[in-house]
Amino acid sequence: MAPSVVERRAGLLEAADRVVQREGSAASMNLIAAEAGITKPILYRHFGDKSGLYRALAARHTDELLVRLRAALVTRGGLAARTRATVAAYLSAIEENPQIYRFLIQRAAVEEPDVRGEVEGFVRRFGDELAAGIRNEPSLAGIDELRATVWAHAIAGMVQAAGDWWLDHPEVPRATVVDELSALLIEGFDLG
Amino acid sequence: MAPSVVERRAGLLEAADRVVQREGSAASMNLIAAEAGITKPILYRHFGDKSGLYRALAARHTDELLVRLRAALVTRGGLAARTRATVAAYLSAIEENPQIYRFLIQRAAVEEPDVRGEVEGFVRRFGDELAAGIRNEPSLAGIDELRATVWAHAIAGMVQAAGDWWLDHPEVPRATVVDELSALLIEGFDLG
DNA sequence: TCATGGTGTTACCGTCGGTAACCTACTGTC
DNA sequence: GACAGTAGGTTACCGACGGTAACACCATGA
Repeated sequence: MAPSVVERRAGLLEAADRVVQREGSAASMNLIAAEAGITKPILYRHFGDKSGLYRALAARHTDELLVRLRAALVTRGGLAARTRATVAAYLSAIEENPQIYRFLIQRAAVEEPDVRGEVEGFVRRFGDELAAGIRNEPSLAGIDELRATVWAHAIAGMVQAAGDWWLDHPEVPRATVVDELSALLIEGFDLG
Repeated sequence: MAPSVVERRAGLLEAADRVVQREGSAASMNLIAAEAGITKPILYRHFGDKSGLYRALAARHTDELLVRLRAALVTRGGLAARTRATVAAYLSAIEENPQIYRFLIQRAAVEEPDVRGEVEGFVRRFGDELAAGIRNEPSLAGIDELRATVWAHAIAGMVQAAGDWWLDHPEVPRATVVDELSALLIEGFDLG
């Protein structure tokens, strides 16, 4: 039986995924088409242009990561537990698949200026999600709206950068990074 | 009198700078060469390849920014004052020239995998500088080495991401962002 | 006068993203 | 059963890119 258009699309995205993981930023439309066993124009019929394909690919992984982060954000056990769980969820995700993670970061940065704003980058969406989490945080009830927003994007960038550094220092245990980041977030650095 | 090779190089970099500021990521070798009043092969003789030119260009601005950050890191008046000064220095720099700042971020992300490690990205260098600042911080004397490193890269990413968000929300005063980031860094978010 | 070396150019290569034109089946209809 | 229409596919091309080889100019110094 012939696959539906949505199944087809999913298959193409999986092929693109394999190429991105294998080739990194050298993943070209030709390579992806070959991996899927077809030729270029079909890709363009499905995704419009390269940016469209990359967006669809990024949305997949971003959505999946956001699901995990949302779950961590409502962990029981108080603010400290939720903080640790969220940081740990992020680090686990990038540890499982660094290549995809690098792809997401790169896509966010390389997007054309005129598309900026329409399509939100990866870290920005992470920040939005955190902002919602902070506003819903019981122990932070009544927090200033702007403060929550700035903090959220700050924390998103902080976890991302620390995670990026950590990927290049695998000798450091994940738990240590989680500990240090959580401590900084919760207590600040004025206490040592 | 004929310009020396280093003067020549500087002139080429200035031309490249203008093109990057004007064209953003569409700055091609042909455009840059035209802006400098010469043709492509000369650029290649001076910088090897496009990545080399971009690296030279990035190093220029990164170095300049690091000078300002280093100065802020030794501001008198205690830890809080130094924190505010450093954050403010970063935000001022990206506000003065968002196009160049975006170029630096993008370069860091898009660098080929096999070059990673050899050439440090922009945020990573910022993190290294912060790490040194934290280790030299009197009020944090005796801080654990690993903790200082993780915190430094975390703070670098935090300021970068918040700054990036701020560039898209110019209605928020810089002082507000500085306040919120400094508060989060110094006291953490457990106090409101 | 002639070799030499730096500075510059033109003209090309392979590859990329993207598209127009065509080709090939399968469908329903008279 | 011949035939139009259409979904799904391919080949062959376009302009632009990064990068390079080959050649031209022009000062110098023996």
